[in-house]
Amino acid sequence: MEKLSRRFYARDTKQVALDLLGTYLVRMQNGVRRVGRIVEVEAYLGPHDLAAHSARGRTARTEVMFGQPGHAYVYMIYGMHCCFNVVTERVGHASAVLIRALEPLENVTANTRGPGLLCRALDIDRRLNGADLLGEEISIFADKQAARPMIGRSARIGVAYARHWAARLLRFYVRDSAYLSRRPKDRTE
DNA sequence: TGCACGATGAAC
DNA sequence: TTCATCGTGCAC
Repeated sequence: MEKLSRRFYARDTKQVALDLLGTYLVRMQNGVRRVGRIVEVEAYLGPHDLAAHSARGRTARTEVMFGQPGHAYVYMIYGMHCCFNVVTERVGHASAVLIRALEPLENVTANTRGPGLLCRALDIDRRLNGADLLGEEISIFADKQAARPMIGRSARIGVAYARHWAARLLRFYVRDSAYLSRRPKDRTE
């Protein structure tokens, strides 16, 4: 197991999203380690992507998206749930990958099928906004020996307002996982 | 300062 | 299908 490097995150967002499938999200808190395998993600490509928060420009909320890759972008949605993203590409590019579902592996008992639920299960909230994923509190590890998962793709969830960007197949998931946050009719190509 | 609206989840 | 519930961004 190897912690993902800055270089891993500083690449094409779609590629980072695909490569994150099957990796391990590790949350350290009070000496307790919680681990989940990432099985579902969405790519948000930058300010030109009308579904991305950065499409509204640089604001207090999206500041982290415009910063260095390999950092956590955590925001609150619908006034009650947090969503966890990893910042990708170069500084100023403002792209990120939303982590949508995990397979619970270690010290995780709550439901992790959905972006809000996985944050609750791993106690991820806005205190972690801006946290460095190369640090201790929250990080992601890859097992280089592991087989590449079979990947499915679909349109992203809840972005109908984003005009032609809503149809882009930028949601990726491990096809045979039992821990996906269902919803749209999945296409597999 | 006010207001419309979500990268959701759970209940009905 | 509906609703709970509030931070954000933008209009005024």
